[in-house]
Amino acid sequence: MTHAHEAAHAQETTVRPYHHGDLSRALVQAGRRILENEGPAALSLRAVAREAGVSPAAPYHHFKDKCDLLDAVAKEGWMELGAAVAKARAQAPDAQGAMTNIGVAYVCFARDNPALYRTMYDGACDRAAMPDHAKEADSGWRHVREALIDAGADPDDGRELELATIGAWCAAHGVAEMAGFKEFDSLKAAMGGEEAFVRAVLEHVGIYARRHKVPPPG
Amino acid sequence: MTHAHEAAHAQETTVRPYHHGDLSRALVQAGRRILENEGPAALSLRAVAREAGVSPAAPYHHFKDKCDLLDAVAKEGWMELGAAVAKARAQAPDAQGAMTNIGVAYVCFARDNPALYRTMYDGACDRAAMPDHAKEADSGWRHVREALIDAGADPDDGRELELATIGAWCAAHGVAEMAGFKEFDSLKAAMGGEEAFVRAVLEHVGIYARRHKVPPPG
DNA sequence: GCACCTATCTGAACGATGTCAACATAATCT
DNA sequence: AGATTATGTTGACATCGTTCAGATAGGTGC
Repeated sequence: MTHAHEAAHAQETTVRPYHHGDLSRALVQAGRRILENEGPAALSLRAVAREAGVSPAAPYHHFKDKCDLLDAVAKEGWMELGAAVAKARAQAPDAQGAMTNIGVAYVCFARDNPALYRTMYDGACDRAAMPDHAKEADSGWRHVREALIDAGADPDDGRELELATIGAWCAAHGVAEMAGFKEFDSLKAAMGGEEAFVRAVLEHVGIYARRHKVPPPG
Repeated sequence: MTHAHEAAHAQETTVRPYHHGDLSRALVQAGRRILENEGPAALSLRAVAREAGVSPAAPYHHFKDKCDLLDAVAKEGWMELGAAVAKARAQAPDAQGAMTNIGVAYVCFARDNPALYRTMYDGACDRAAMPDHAKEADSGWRHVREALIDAGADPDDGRELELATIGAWCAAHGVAEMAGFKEFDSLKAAMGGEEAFVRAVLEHVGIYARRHKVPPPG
């Protein structure tokens, strides 16, 4: 019989033939849609396949595991995070402001893509390692390191630089995961919005805005 | 002989009576065992019931959900975290050292109970709120706030104090989740152990150890 | 045109899971 | 004692991740 498929979930343009054409991509996109619309708990392999209009076994020709699919989704997230950080750094007026700008951009990315962000870190925590692309050329990590140098860190003291980078990254990650907590709602409102709140918290972390002001005399 | 009160905790030799005696507690303990021994992925309600020696449906008389059980497990974790923080603060030689001590204790707790710690935060993130007991009298949160005051923070500036507390907590959380990454192994080794590494990272976060040292003259 | 190969997709299955309803047993209260 | 409540068990259902045998297409060489 000819393929009388009705393509109930046709997502863009074409009626899908027996062979999808670009299933890997479609699966990753479906994964992201489910992640953001229904949360991480709803992200099953079968649901992704359903959303892509394909049988439950089809994904296994493109991903080894559910975990493998999740990794692909997470990779997209890391890429976009890196881009957001790069943009924030580029737009900073001066070297000092770059660090805070980066931190705010980082947290905003996490707040805008909460489920994606959690997936990104779940994968990292599971294998107790940063994703490979986190250390690549245009990664957020690199930008933080370079921004620290721009802000006056000694580029020759490798250990010091790495410790500072780790500290900044950890602080941003912590803020990213906690900034959404209800307990801070009133404080956020009192400060005129979430971004102001995030900026203030980050500025309390020395790495982001060194407060070198001399203690009040007396 | 129908009564076996003192045999309530025996679980291998004697045949367990029809009624367990203290199933809620046993289930939570079983959950923690599985969590630490086999990781979060292995923590199913059925596995917990199996470990406690009861049928898969028994837990539902004590917990509404799987989530509800997880919450009980997490609560134990938050209690112990609070105790660890309190102890670290009490043992600090001075007010300045207390903050770093607290941070190190926090991270060490997370490193010693990784699966438990993740469960604790998963629950918090899912409901976008800190656990109720995090704000109670002897909680870690309170201790951080008070340690900040001891270290010189203005106790009358509520907003400033809260921002600083949040910053410190976020940084500790970030370090707690990232300190185990393989990428830092060589650095940890070069610094003489994980605790030294953690201490150094935290000290790069200004809140923990204000580096008020005057910039080198010249 | 052909046969063949490989990649891709389907269908049906298996074991495991969260959860529920119906029933069994024990502890407790009158 | 009997009734009630608390706590177990059994059995079922839908869903999940995963595998495997077979169907279907796109591409080769002839």
